[in-house]
Amino acid sequence: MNSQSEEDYLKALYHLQMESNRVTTNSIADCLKMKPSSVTDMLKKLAEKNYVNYQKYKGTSLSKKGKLVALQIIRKHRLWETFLVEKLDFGWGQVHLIAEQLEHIKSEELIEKLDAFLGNPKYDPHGDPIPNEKGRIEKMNQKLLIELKQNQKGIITGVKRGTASLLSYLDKQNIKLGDAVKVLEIIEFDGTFIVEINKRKLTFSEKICQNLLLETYD
Amino acid sequence: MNSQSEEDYLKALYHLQMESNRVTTNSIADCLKMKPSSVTDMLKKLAEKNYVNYQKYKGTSLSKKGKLVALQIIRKHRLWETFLVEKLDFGWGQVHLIAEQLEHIKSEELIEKLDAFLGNPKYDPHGDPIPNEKGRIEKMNQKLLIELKQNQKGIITGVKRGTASLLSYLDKQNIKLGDAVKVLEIIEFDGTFIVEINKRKLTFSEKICQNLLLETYD
DNA sequence: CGGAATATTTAGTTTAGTCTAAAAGTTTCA
DNA sequence: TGAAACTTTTAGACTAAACTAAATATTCCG
Repeated sequence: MNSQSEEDYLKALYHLQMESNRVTTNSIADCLKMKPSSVTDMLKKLAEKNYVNYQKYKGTSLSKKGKLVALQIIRKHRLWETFLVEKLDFGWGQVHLIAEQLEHIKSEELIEKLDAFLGNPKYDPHGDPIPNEKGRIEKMNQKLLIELKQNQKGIITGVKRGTASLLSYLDKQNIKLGDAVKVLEIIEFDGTFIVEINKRKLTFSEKICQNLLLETYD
Repeated sequence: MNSQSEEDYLKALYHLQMESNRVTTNSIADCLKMKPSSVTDMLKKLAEKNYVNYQKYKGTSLSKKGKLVALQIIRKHRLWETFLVEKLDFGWGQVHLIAEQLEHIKSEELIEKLDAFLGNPKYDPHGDPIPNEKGRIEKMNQKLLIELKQNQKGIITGVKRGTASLLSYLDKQNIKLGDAVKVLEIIEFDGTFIVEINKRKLTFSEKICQNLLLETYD
């Protein structure tokens, strides 16, 4: 069993690895708001446990084992965020700190049941994909609504970062993640989209279309 | 903000105080599976923070402040247990360890939203009352079904400790906590009860009646 | 190239929460 | 009442995970 602190390091490593190919001690320290010397200590410990490949002064990368643990934490984080937004009616911006706590709860069964309760969502409310139990992230085919053409279809998966208010707007319109969307018509003059969702005809401004994420299958 | 460990001590203190009027260092150590010397250390710290009244060799009691914190932990514990059983379909026996982790999550808003999501339950699945935000426990009028007379009514609040299988039986019958029960008839010969729940007529054996908890208002 | 700036590690300290062993206090009962 | 048994506290040690300050490696650039 890993400590909360170890889990935080592995998760940070995963995210940093996505962004740049060399992950430095300093970048980890920044990300976790710790001093580089503390990071060095922990990296040695994680290397000892075979979670990371660590070479003095050269940088660090996750081992296969470490990556799997990181993805499982991320899975938990994103499922809990989905729960908070979808079921408890939290706003997009409020859930991160709470999910950072919930992601460390230890129980395989809990997370599988939560997943089922939420209907096995593939994306969290920010549109980030939710890894499966084995750490696999389904390759996503995610687009902004504005990229779709007339008659194309998609499933709402989230909104772009920083657009919390769009989520609450959708909520007010009774539109949820997972709802199917079909583009009926695009008004050339102002870029307005006329779409069908749940058999209802709705009008979305260009700005909305620039921020609404869909999964498409073409 | 209190540490997880402090919260565990306060909660243990509360439960022990319910059972006997002098709470000793050893009883706390037993309850938390720690050594008495560790308990002494923590009691000094909690006394320093005015959570407990501690007198060397004489025993310990919760202060008003400490009791409030303890009740808030218990509130969280019981709400999470209710969530796990009612929404995630866990069995009665599986939820305690998970709730012990969840009870330490820090967020007032989370717990208020969870409470609302669960429909502001008054009792957890074991029939234990759930304190409100201010730590008040509503005085309960709880009885076993077998204690009721013909035509009396009650609301299902839980089952007696150690009868996990009854909960799953109820579940299979589509009977939930909060459902209203009316005693239609009691068969003298074998103690069977005929009751009405959700407009359905059902037959409960004597054994079921001995283990089913109801809130009554008479 | 070589020194300055930057990055990283080492060494030693701190804190919270546990432990063991020993000392001190309290209770019991012959 | 007083010695044995039990309870509780004290004293000192340990661990995980942080820190600071100093030492060492690496990188950058004139």
